[in-house]
Amino acid sequence: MEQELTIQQVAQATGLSTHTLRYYERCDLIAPIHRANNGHRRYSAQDIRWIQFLTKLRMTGMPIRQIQQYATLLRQQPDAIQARRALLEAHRQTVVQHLQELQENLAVIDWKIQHYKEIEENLSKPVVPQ
Amino acid sequence: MEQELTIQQVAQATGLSTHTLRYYERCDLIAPIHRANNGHRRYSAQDIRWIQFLTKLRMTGMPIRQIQQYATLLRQQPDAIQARRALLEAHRQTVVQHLQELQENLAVIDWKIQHYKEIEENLSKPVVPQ
DNA sequence: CCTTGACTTAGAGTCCACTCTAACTCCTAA
DNA sequence: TTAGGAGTTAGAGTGGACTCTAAGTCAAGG
Repeated sequence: MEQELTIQQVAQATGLSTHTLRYYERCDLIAPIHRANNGHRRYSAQDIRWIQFLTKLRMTGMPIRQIQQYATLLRQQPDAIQARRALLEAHRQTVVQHLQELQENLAVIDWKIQHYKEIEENLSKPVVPQ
Repeated sequence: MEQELTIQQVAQATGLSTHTLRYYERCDLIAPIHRANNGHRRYSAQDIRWIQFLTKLRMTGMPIRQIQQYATLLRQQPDAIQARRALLEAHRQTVVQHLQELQENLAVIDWKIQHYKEIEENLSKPVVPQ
C-alpha cells in the first residue's frame, strides 16, 4: 500500500535533480532513505513532504548548515518543538528583512525605469512643439 | 571644489570593502576611477552615485555579468536609454517574481510556526482538563 | 549471452562572488 | 632615516551550493 517513489520520480515531483537529492542526503539534510532490495532508493510520502519543505527553506535562503540543524532536531529529538520553532522564527526574521530590502531596492529601480520613460517621451516630442 | 573621496571613504559610504571596490573596477562594473598624483583612486560624487545604484542591482540579485552590460551601455552609448530601460525592466520582472516566490514560501514557514505554537499550547495544558 | 538503462558510490569539477596575500610605492611624523 | 600607514597590483584562495564523472551493479528484453 505504501507508495514508494524512485529517485527519478522524486526529482520530477520536487524539481530537484537526482544529483541534488543524493547530495542533500549526503549532507544530512535528508535522513538515509529506505532502499529497495537492489540498493536503489525508495522515497516515502513522508520523505517527499520533508523534501518539499526543505526546498522552501532553501528558496528563502536558509543555508545548508542551518537546515542540517533543523533536520537533526527533527530526527534526534522529535519532541523538541520549541527548538524547532525558535529556529524557524529566527529564519523568518531574516526572510522578512530580506523582503523589505528587496522591496526598497526595487522601488529605486522602478524609479529609474520611470525616469527613462520620461526621457524617451521628451525625445520623441517634436523639436518645436505646437 | 569637486570633493573627491578616497577608497576608504567610499567603502565607508557604500558598505562595500575596498577589496570589493577594486574588484568591481577590474570587472568593469565601475569605469576606471580617476587617480591622484600618487596613483591612488579618487572617487567623484558621480562615481559614488553609480556605485550606490549598482549595489541595489546586486542586492536584488542581478548577476555581475548583467551589470557589466548595463555599465557598458552607460559608458559606451550614453544615448541608449531604451536599451538600458529594457535591461532594467527585464530585471524588474525577475525581482518581482522572486518576491512573490519568497512571500509564498514565507507563508508556508509561518504556517509551520503557527502549527508548532498550537502543539506547545496543548502540551502545556493540564492532563485532565477542567 | 549481450546490450541497454536505471541505479549506486566516492570524489572531482564548476560557478559565482568575493576576499585575501605578497610584494611594492609613497608620504608623513617622530 | 626610519617606521608606520594608506595605497597599488596581479594573482591565488575561499565558501557555498551544486553538478558532473567514472567505474561499478543489477534486471529485463532481444
